[in-house]
Amino acid sequence: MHDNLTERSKQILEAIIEDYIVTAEPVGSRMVTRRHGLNLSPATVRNVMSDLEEMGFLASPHTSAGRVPTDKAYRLYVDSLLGVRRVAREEREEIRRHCSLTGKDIGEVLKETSRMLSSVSHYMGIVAAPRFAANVLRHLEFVKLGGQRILVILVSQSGSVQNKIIETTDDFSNEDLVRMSNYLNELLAGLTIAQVRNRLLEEMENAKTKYDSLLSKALQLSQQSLPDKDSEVFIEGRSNILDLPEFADAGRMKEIFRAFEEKGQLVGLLDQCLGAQGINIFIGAESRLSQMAGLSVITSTYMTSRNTLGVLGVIGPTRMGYAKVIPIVDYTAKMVSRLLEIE
Amino acid sequence: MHDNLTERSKQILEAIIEDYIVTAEPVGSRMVTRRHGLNLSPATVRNVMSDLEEMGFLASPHTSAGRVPTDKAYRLYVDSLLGVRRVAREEREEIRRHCSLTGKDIGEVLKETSRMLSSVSHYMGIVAAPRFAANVLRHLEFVKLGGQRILVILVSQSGSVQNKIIETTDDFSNEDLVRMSNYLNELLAGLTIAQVRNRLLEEMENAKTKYDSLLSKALQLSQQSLPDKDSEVFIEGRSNILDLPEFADAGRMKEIFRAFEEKGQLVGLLDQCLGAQGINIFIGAESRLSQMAGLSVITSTYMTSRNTLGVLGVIGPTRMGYAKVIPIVDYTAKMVSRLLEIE
DNA sequence: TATTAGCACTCGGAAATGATGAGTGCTAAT
DNA sequence: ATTAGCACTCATCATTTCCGAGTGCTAATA
Repeated sequence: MHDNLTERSKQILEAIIEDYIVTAEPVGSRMVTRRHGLNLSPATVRNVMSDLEEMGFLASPHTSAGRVPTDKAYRLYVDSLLGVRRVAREEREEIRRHCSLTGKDIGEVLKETSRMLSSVSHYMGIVAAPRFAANVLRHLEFVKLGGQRILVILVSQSGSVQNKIIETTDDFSNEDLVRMSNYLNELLAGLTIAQVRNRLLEEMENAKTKYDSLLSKALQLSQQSLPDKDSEVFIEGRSNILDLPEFADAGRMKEIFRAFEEKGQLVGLLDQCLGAQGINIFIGAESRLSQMAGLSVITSTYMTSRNTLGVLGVIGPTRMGYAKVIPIVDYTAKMVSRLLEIE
Repeated sequence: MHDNLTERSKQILEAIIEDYIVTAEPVGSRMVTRRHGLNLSPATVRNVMSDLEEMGFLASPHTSAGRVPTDKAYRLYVDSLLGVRRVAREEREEIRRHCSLTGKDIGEVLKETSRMLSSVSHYMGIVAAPRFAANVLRHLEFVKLGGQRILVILVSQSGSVQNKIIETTDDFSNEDLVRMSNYLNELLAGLTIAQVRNRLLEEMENAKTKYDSLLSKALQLSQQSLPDKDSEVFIEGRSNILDLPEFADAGRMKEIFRAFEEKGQLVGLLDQCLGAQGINIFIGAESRLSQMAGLSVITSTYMTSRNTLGVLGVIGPTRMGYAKVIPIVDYTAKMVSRLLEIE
């Protein structure tokens, strides 16, 4: 099907897409001939456009407006029409500038990254924190809060931290807690959180037979402490999309905001991206989420040499500046990876 | 000035305000007579309304629309017209239902509370986390991350946790770190973070003379670890205000969202509320923030017996259902206080 | 055969027009 | 002090008109 496209029709399609990306208005045959150096008359272009519509690359909002690229057209555009471009110097600098760890916890770094993505792309930045369960446990700590409440602190290899308050029936002394955490740190060293889960179950079997009550309690405690929610998503720069003409009307705006209020929906989408390493692009309806109509997502995974960690990217309208944004996302993912690598 | 208000004009003003709160439309003399059991003709009401406008309680959007309450009117309304009402049973239950600590860290509890506030009030919920600096330090811990990076974990009395990654030039062993944190926990026990700051400076003087290099380094390290950003604000339920007719037009909507994207602005406002314990109400322009035009904030402080901790509340349009929301905020603050008290 | 010029037609959007009705202020009567 | 009556104002909505950008088709052209 694609093969049917002559060189000329590709050029025209590309011109239309790029025009539409900047104007957000349906583009007519006239504009195509004028703004791009094609030596063709509007009439010819019209014929070609008519063919392109037939093939499903263009759509007309109504009889006498220009034409608008479909999702299929954008797909073709990013897949084959779009040349690889480098990140502009200034953008590269802005990205670099935002990449510094010191004095912030991981959460802040990621949020900051999300904000940075939104500011250089002018769309929304999105960063999904490392999946905690897939991470290697580095450290575990109990802090007595008073009453029967204990604060558990879990630190993963990558430096992210999860806290959890658990209530116990027993009254542990500070020394008990230190001994317990020492024991557990020993026991669980080097395992991923997921593995920890299994290991604990095994050990609880053993402990039962050994009648060592403190240890057995320690095991129970730590079992409770395993985090259940383990994905955190930072979406920043929502207000950027408020300026886009396609969301100018209040109704559309509401939908979008409501959609992103519940981040849960997005997590599924991002999980898919985690699987496929590297750049990943969802255009409009391609993601099965109805709320994403009219929106595209460009993501890339960030990781250490050890294992994949998380996903970051940009959400914008389908007519987003792919040529500019793709390199940005790519470069940012690399920077963040490097940032977390040094350890 | 207020004294000039006869009983009747108060009744009429109250009627207008309450009408406007539900309809969001300018209310005319006609409506006032019809919907409320006043035995007066529209003409009479018109005269009264004219007086009220003179006094600054009402404003007319244009010549022949009804009239709209001013900020001053709302102020009078909440101060003296509004009777104290209890929280409805179902609301009380909904609030209770959301109040449970187990298995969540403090941050989650507060975010959840914010969400709950938004859902029972139908406006935006806002919760400011305890000011970390004013909190008593309970526990401090260093975790070695590899390279020269160290993760510092600070736990406050109230159970909130702050993490920070710091880089050092020295290479500490795990034992070093344990010894250092033991020493510091001893030294800083029972101090507020603010006090810790001072104490550290003093000790660094002493340590210098004693030439104990490890301790001196410990002090330096912990000095770096003191959190700088220490206020976190959770705003939930943004999409609730999308339904309000006064924000129906896209322009207004943009403003609001942009305003709340940067939470920094709000922090100042909430700090003021921290000072005055108990319920606090800002109506429209009363808060000096221009972005707050058309918005009111109802807050209350939550606290333990020890000291004030934070602020929570609801942001809505100036024509918000004060009679309903004020008790909700009040009750929630009390519940959260109790929740954190048990320790 | 591929391209182009010409022309009739379509349709959204902006501006102009007019009717409707809720609301006001004023005056005179109660 | 209150009210009925009346002329007047102005936002809102529906209707109309006009304009222009754009299309599809056909016939002429290279």
